[in-house]
Amino acid sequence: MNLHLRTLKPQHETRTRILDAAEELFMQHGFEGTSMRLLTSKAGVNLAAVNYHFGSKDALIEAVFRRRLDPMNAERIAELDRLEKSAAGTAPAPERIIRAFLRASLAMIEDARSGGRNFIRLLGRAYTEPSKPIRALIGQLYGPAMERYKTAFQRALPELPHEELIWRMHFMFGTLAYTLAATDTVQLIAGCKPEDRYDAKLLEERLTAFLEAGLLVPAKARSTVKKAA
Amino acid sequence: MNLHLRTLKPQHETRTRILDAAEELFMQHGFEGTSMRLLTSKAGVNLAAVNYHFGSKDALIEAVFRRRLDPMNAERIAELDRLEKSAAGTAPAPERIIRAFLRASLAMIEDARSGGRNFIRLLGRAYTEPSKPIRALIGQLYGPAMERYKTAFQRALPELPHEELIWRMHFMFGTLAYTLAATDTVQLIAGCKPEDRYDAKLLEERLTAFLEAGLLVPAKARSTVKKAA
DNA sequence: CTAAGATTCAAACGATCGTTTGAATCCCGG
DNA sequence: CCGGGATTCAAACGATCGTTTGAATCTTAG
Repeated sequence: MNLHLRTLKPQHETRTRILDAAEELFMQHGFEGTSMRLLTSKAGVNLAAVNYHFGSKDALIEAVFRRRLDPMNAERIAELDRLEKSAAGTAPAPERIIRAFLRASLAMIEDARSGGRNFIRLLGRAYTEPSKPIRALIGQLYGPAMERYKTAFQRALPELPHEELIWRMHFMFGTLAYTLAATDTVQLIAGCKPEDRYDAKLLEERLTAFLEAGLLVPAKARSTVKKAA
Repeated sequence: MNLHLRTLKPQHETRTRILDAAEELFMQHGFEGTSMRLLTSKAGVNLAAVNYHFGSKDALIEAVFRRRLDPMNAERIAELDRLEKSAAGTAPAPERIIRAFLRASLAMIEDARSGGRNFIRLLGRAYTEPSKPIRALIGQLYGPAMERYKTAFQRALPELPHEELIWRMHFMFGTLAYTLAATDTVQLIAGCKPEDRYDAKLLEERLTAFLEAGLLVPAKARSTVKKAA
C-alpha cells in the first residue's frame, strides 16, 4: 500500500525523469522521431521503464501533455474568473481578456530551467500534428477553457457576429501557437538576427497589441463595397 | 538521349504519381509516419521506385516542397512586382501587399482536385517541423520572397521601427500558416460546427482585415499610459 | 528477519523501417 | 529485327522500432 505520502519523492522519480526527457526529446525530434531507447537512455532509466510506468509510448505522450496542460488551463480559467469578479458585473475589456489568456503561456516560456519552454514549443507543434488521437487529446484538454473565453469575448463584444468571433479567435490562437512554436522562424524574416532571447514581458506587449487590433477591427467594413470577384 | 520533348508524359509519370501520393500521405501521417511501402503502394509503383527516381526518402521530401513552393514564391514575387509597378513610384498600401502575399496560398487552397489543398496544409506543418533539414529547406525556399515583402512593408510603413516590423510579420506569417494548416481546430473554438467548407474569398477578407489591423496598430501606444495590471 | 509487492534490469521478441541488389522488362534508335 | 540504356520488379539486406519476458533487486509491512 502506498496510500501514505511518506517517501514520495523517489516513488515517482522515475516517472518524472521520463516525462522530462520525453518533453525535451519530443520537442527536438517529434513523437515518431524519438525512440524509446534514446528516451530512456537520456532519462537514465531502463528501456522497459516506460512500458512499466505508462503502459505504452502513446500513453506516455498523453501523460506529457496532461501534466502541463491540465494546470495550465485551470490557471487560465482562474485568471478569467478573477478578472470577471474584479469587473463586478460589467464585461472586462477585450485587452484584459487577451492578456489573461496569454499569461499562462508566457509564464511557462519564462521558466527555462524546468522544461516549461520545451513544453510550450512542443504544444505549438501538437496543434498541427498529423496524429488524430493527439489532436483529439489537445482539443479535449483545451475545450473547457476555450468555451469560457469564447463567452467572455462574446460578452465584451456583443456587436460582433458569432461566426466572425470564431474566426478571429482562431486567428488569435494561431498567432500565439505559431509564435511560441516556431522560435527560429523569426530569423527567417529578420534575415539572420536570432533575436537575443525571449523577453516575455515585451513579447506580451507586442502580442497583445497585435491581437487586440485584429480582434477589434470593425466587422464587414467592406460588406457594402463587396467583392467584384 | 531524352533531349527531345516527345513522349514526355509517360516519361515522368512515375515521378508525378509518387509526388502526389507523398503529398497526401505526408499531410495525413507526417514524414516519419509515412512508410515507403504505404507510399509506393498508394502511388501504384514499385517499392524501389522512390530510391530510383529521387535517391532517398529525404530527397523525396525536398522534391515535394520544391515542386509547389518554387512556383508559389515566384508568383508571390511577381504579384508584388506588378503591384509596385502599378503604384508607379509610390509605396503600395499595406492592405494590397498583404493581399498579394495571401493570394498564392489561398489560390492553392481553392484547387482541391489537384493536391494543392493537401500541400498547403502540409506546408503549415513544416514550419514547426522538428527536423532541422526540413526547416532549413523551407527557410531557403521562402527567403527571397520574405526579403522582398519585408522591404515593401518597410517602404509602406517608414515610421514603424524595424524590429517591430519583424515581429509583426512573424505574427502575420504565423496566423496564415496556422489558419491554413489547422483546419479542424476551428471547431475546437466553435464547439462542434465544422464550418461547411473553406470559402477562399471570404477567408481572404477575414484574414486581410485581421492582419492589416495588427500590422498597422500604433507602436508602443501604451508606453506612457502603461499597464495598471 | 522475513516474505511479498514494487521496481529495475538485461535480453530477446516479432514487426517494420529505408535501402540495395540483380535479373526481368520496357522503350526506342539504328 | 536487334541491341542498349532506362525503368520496373520481386526479394532480400541490416538496422531499428515498440513491446514483452522472467529473473534480479529494492522497498516495506508484519
